[in-house]
Amino acid sequence: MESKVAKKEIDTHTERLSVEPPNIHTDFIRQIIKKDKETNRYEGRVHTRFPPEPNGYLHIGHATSICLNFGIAKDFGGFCNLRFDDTNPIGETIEYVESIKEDIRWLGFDWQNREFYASDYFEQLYEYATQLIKKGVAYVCDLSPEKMREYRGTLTKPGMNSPYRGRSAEENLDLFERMQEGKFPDGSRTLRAKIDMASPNLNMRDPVMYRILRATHFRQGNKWCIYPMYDFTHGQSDSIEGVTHSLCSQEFEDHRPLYNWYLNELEMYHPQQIEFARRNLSYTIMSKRKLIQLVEEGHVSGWDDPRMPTLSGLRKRGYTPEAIRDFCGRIGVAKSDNLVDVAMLEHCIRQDLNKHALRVMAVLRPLKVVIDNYPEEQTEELEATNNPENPDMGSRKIPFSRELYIEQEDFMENPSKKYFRLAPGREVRLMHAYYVKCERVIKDETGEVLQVHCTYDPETRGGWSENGRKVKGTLHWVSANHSLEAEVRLYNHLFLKENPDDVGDNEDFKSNLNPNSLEILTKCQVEPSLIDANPGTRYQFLRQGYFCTDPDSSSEKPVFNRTVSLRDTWAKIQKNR
RNA sequence: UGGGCGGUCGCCAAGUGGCUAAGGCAUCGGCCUUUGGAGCCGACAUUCGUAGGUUCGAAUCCUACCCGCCCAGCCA
Repeated sequence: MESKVAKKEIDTHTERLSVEPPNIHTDFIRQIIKKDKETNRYEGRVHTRFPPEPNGYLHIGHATSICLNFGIAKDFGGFCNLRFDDTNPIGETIEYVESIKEDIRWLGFDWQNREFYASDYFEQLYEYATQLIKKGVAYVCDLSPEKMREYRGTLTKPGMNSPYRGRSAEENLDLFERMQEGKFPDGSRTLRAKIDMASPNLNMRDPVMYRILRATHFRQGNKWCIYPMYDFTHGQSDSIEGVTHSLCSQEFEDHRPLYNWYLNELEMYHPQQIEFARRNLSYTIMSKRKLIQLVEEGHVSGWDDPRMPTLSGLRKRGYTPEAIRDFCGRIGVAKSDNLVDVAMLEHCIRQDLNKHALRVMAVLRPLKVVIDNYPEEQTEELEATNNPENPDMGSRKIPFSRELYIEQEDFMENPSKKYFRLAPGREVRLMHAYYVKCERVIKDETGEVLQVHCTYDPETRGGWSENGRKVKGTLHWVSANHSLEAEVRLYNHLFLKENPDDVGDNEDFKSNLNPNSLEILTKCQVEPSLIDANPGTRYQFLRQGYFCTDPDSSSEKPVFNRTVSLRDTWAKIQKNR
């Protein structure tokens, strides 16, 4: 009896486990946080933050961090702040702030009222700096940038103490105040932490806390002419906001001792910094510096060019937030160097769109087909399912008539046996319509096929044959007199190499740009239902791929972006031959 | 040559001394199909950077070595 009850519990437990999403595996950060929560560290609170610098657009790499930080907050019943790390006014703008907010919201995350700016803490940070001066662990240094570099030493040689290291607290306080008042020229002095010029960690060799910089800050205007450095800002900002786990990328691992040092010297509440590896995606770049270069030099149309790995680019390309979140979950979080195959991302969007995208017919490279035995003036309306994966999406009517367009590559004059499409004497199905058989071909003097003549079998209306006769191929098509001319933009990888930074001497990543990353087709013929396509609407063009309406689209001239092609085993067979 | 971090299948990635080293992507077969799509089924690491050692037992512990990434901004 007892065992029966026990067994039931076990079964229930197993069942519950089995329905958990497969891709919610526990990464090392969640493991740490789980433990912290169990041991009641930080009173069991979990509080993260996403801290972008508003000097560029968010990209797919940032998405990992966003999903991690907001995802952890959600998983552990905590909070995630949005904090702009705006300590360097050069290059930071309100436009970037707006784009970042839009992208995070689009990705599906909400920071509620917790929108913060490091610059809001400038006053407080200044106060912290004076505390450290009074404590004798910070000093004003008059070394020029060049001299400071010399004094810093090298990777293998320790640095030397600055000659200004021994100034009294009073003198430092006075100097720092005058720095703040604008009494000294840009770059003439810095405030430095007095730590250890012989430290093997270069970040600890008396790092700069404040620099003199006369630049207009997008939120503070000209209020300040000194700005705090990242290291002197980030930890304290985390501390002020009550962040528990400060997650950042691995290049900050060397900065952690400094993060800890400031918090300890200031005797402040102390969050924990944890580092993880950035994500690299094949055939693209993530470096903000390089992305901005592509934009400024006109290699792409802007930050939101559909070839860019930016969230705005992916959005314009037709990617869904769901697919991107799925992708971030699948690639996980770890610490090893990586180059994630872009096929993984493409898989995610195909999977999402397969379930949700409307199927429509569009002929990208039209070839005229005339059905000789179909009445000249006749048009009929045929029923087409909107998504066979999802019958709830219903169906629509599509016009059929004597003259049609099919895809050029769906006809071949001398095909191999493996070719299932139209060829002289062969019968195929026109999707949702009829079986048609190719009777003859009209060519121009160069031998190029201009038109194909077929006969149809009236008994196969809808695409079924009464006698159970099978056809190998099913083609998409549009009615020539009803279709709309459209522009379709086909996108390919922006770079030719998996790792665009793999270059020879005297070359940079731009020498790996793919000259064929964008192909524009202007003479496409799409079914009439697409006349009202709103920008951003996603479709599956049957047998071709997933497409979405571009903002440039109008009912005069519909424009579609290819998000990703369908998997194409036929192309693969041909390639392998 | 200093410090930090990493190395598990082509790519990501579980694994935290004990059943046959998860899973996903990719790839390759087969089935099915009104999308050569989707779906379904199957194959895919005798071995965890290398070499030693500890142990009844090692991807997991120890030692040495090799390889990769990051750090010498008054960037973040």
